Amino acid sequence: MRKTHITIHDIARELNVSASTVSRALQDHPRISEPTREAVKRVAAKYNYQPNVVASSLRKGSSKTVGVIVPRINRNFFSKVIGGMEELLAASGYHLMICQTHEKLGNEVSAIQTLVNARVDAVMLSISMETFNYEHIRSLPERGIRLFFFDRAAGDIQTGSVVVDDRLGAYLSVLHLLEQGYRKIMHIAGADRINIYKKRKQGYLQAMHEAGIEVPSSWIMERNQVQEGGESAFSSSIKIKPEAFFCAGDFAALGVMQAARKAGLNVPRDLGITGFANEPFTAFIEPSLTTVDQRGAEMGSMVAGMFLKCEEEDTTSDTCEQKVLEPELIIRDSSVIHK
Amino acid sequence: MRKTHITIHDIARELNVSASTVSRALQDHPRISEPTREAVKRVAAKYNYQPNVVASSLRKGSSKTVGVIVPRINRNFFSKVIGGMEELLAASGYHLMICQTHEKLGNEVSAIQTLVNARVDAVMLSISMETFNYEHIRSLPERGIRLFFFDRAAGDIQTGSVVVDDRLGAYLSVLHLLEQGYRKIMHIAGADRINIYKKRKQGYLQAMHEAGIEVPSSWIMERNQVQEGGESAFSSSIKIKPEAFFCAGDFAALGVMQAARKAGLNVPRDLGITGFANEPFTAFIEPSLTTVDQRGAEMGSMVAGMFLKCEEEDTTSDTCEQKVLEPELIIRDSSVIHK
DNA sequence: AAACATTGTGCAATCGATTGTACGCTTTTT
DNA sequence: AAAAAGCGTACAATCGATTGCACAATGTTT
Repeated sequence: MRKTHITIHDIARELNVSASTVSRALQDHPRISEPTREAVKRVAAKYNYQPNVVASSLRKGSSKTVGVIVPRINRNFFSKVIGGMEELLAASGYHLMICQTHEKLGNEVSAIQTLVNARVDAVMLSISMETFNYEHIRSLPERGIRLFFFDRAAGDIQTGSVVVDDRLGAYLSVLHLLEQGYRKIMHIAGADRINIYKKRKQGYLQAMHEAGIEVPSSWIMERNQVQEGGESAFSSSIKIKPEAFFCAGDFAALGVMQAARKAGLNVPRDLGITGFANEPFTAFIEPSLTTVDQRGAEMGSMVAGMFLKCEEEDTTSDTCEQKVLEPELIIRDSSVIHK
Repeated sequence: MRKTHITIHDIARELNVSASTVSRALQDHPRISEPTREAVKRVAAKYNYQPNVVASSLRKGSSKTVGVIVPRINRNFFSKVIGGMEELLAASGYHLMICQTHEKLGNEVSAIQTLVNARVDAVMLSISMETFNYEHIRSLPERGIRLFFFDRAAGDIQTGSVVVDDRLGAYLSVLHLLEQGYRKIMHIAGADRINIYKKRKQGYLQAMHEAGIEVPSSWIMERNQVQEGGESAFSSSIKIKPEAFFCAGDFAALGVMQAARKAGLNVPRDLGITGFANEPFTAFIEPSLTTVDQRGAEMGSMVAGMFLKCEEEDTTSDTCEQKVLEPELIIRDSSVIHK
């Protein structure tokens, strides 16, 4: 195994110059003469020379790599965010190293370790649902690695972040249901200790409150945001006879929809449903699902932009802003009563 | 910026030993005495020492990193493959560097360059649809970087690969339609120059042929495998009055389904439909879509396993097998006529 | 014509971890 | 008691690119 890569020394030998001259020539250093520069570039091209970034990272202390940690890459939202980051960063010569936590704290800790070991220039992090201790995260800025949060931030760490206004998204969604004439609107919430779900619940409560509707605690059902969660919530709600459901996630909304149809209800006539996240399937199901888009691609490019600005101005990430994006309500058939 | 990471030299200084002793102690080298080893580990833990893999990669010529190049990570299939790879590789201490081509040859070339620069130990590649020249790919084994294909292989490059038997998947799917009593089965094909689509068409033709059905060329319509492709194919097929569609992709199948329902047809009674890829939405739509699962997670772990075996036995990737996985037909409502 | 500035290149140290070799000390062997 | 073997550690080179500094050769200024 192990055939050899060609190095600046190989080029230097062929041209009878020193390796430093080759290095400078390739960087268009002004003190290298035109003929030398050209000769070096010609030989480099001839052998298809590729600089060893491992070596240059070591020397320069910067790896031109950014680590990204997400719960899972196959969530539409996260892959959109990654796409948005990649677009900007690749254009500036950075690579992405992507790690998944699968919502496990242990994986998050080891992902951070991996990225520290790789001496990434920054870490973009969306914390796992299990993360309530932030020591491993704090170690990043302490080691001079810039840290940015996206979508899910650790509240008490001061650093650049871009999140979506979950409360507003929920508020808009419930407002829309109210405008459609639904009154008895129930909420399938996520775990309350998770910030995003807490915010969505707040938005729901605010909208209901402003509409002058009293929300008994039985209208709020905490469930895993998966299909089964929605189904179970629907069946335990039957005696209350809800008019609509605002679900904290699209999969739970899907579960409600399927259970409701099985129970012979017509969506949206008998039951309005809205979800959250704008998963692709929401556009395809029948009826299509009203949901909230979290603008993943923009989020990704904003975070990337923050990092690039830091890099340019040589500032740390704790001086960066904490941006809040406005989510977009996508109104589809599951919540609109046609006359 | 740039606070300093702690190094083996820092540990060495604190203990008045040499850096080499620290390095060996951390690796449990047998020639280091028990007390020294313990002292070193204690100090390393005290400062939460993290080895600089950049430095050790440079020295060892191996970066413990594997590059993965996929068309796009947000395709369910590819994220499953990546998940499967990650599981095995992470357990053996490897990291993934993920690049997307968005089906563009130019992106593929630069992704390979990036990974070469990063001196990854291997590249796992699923070639883009634009890739018909393989020079950039050949450069990998030439530089001593192991190369593996998954799902989409460049036929004339001899190296380890795992692909799914597309012909068989198509064959099974069409066989199923035939068993359900559909006879006039049309095929919405992908671009013929793409191997996977060609294979799917072959499987279709084989099944039809074996059933003794003559397939006029008008029954095969080449379309982009997106929703609009399916819609357009459906509308241009109306005069032929097809009984079923075997689509080379799930999105095209979705398009057919929506167009058919708009035209007042009942799926599956008036029109049977099957897709390919087992995208998640296929389970949720109404009626649920019969499709072919490509066993992404297994594919990922098989490729990863091949690499790990090479690494262990210190062999090159061109000695590895070319494995073919059997796809699984997932029968759902869109193709089953209930009596 | 002497002093000075400019240009083009090479030398050597550096980044941090790894590893072959050497060396001093202790223990065992003959 | 001398020689051999074993143990524990240090030294120094190495991986490949980068960069401050030195220095020779040439050009410019007074």
